[in-house]
Amino acid sequence: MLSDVMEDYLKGIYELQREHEAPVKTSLIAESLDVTAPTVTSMMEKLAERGLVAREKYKGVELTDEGETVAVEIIRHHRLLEAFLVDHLDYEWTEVHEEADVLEHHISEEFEARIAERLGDPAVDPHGDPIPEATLEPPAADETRSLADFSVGDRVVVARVRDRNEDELEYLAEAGIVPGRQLVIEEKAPIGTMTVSHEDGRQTLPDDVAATIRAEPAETDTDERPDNRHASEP
Amino acid sequence: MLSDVMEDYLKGIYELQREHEAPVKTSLIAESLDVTAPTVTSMMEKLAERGLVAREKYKGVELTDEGETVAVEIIRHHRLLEAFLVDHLDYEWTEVHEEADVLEHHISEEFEARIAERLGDPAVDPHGDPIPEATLEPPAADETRSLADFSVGDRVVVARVRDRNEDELEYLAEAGIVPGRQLVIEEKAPIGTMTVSHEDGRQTLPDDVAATIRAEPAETDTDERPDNRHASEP
DNA sequence: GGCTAAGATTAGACGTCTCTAATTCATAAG
DNA sequence: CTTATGAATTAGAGACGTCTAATCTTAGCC
Repeated sequence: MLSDVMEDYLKGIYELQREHEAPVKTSLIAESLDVTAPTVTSMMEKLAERGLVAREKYKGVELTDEGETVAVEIIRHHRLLEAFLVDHLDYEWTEVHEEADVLEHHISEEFEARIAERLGDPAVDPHGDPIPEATLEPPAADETRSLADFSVGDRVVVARVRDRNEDELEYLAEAGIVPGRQLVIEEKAPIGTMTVSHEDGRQTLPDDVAATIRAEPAETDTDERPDNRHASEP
Repeated sequence: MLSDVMEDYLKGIYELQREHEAPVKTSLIAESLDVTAPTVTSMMEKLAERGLVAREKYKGVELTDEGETVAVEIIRHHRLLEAFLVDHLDYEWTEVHEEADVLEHHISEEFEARIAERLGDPAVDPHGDPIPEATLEPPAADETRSLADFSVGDRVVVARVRDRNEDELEYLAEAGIVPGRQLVIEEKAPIGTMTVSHEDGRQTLPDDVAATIRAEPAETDTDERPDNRHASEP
């Protein structure tokens, strides 16, 4: 049996592996889980002993297949819970992270199966993050790009809003920056902000917030706002 | 902040206080939580330090008002969860104890409030156990009596089925012994069993199982089975 | 090729919850 | 009123997850 804490480490390493290359370094894990480096080292020893991570001293760790499966399961729990809280218990999508962070470690397989069924096996959670399949196969690599990686004039569709700060999420929701929304990149300022617009207005975002928003190029001709003067595609 | 374990002790002591008189003894707690006596002693020291129990060495403990409030809150969580699992996630009433035992420690006030609202603030859970109010005032003393305390010929209505063993519960459910069911006490055998009947048949129960079933005298004239030959009341 | 700064690990400690073994206490029986 | 018995407590230990302080390794710079 794994403790909640171990599950949190595995989940954290999984997310870090998706953002950084191969061996995930101690310091990264420490920062992301808000613990000190020695704490991480000793936990990595335990996880390595259990075959959940492959570890090379002073280099970092990488999830084994088994460790990855655990991480994916926890993430499935988390995202199904978020969807359930929003769809069936009237939570706002901005306030579900905390509850899901706790419950993800404590629901049974049974509970997971029943909420998945009740939700109709959704593919994404309320933030636009993909929900792993029940088979726990690691989902395909993320095809989206951070908002910060697009250029002025690009027209994009918001895919995922990965900010985890409740106040910031509320502000973004208020400003209409939600999954599915079509945006145009209006400006990238050298003072650490960028400005985007949609049919109901424009919004200036600090770079760190913009980095949490992932989007895809808009492909449809059915523009949200056909007269948009910065459209870069037909 | 209290750990889950502490919450379990408080819940356990609360239940024991309802069944036994005043100071709850170490050995009882140890048995009910399946730990050793020294473990209980050291936990009681901690709970006493925090003002959750009043402790007299070598005598036992009693919940303080604060300790009782915590216990009642956990029990409210437990029973609301059971009701929610049955009503909204298609669980059987026989299989909800385990899931609720875990989740009761991990849901937020918010979650509690939302499932209570969704359920319409029910008064009892699927086993017939009363759900404490949101005010967390300790509920009134149990008015029901154990099935074992009735006499042959008595007609009763099942109020609560407190057995926590899933297989036994399934069997009882199968046999039609569920909250709300009207029963007649048919026989009390000296070999440790008693027999009850209802309109669909009769059932012999071992005394320990019968002791977990709590009932009230049937008061209505609208008999389930008017021709019942053992009826002791009109 | 050697030095140094950044980063990782080891050492040692603490709080939690649990155990077994040893001891102490309360009480019921004589 | 004394003692034996059963219950409770104390003593000491181990696993877990965390910390700070000290030490060691790696990698980059000159």
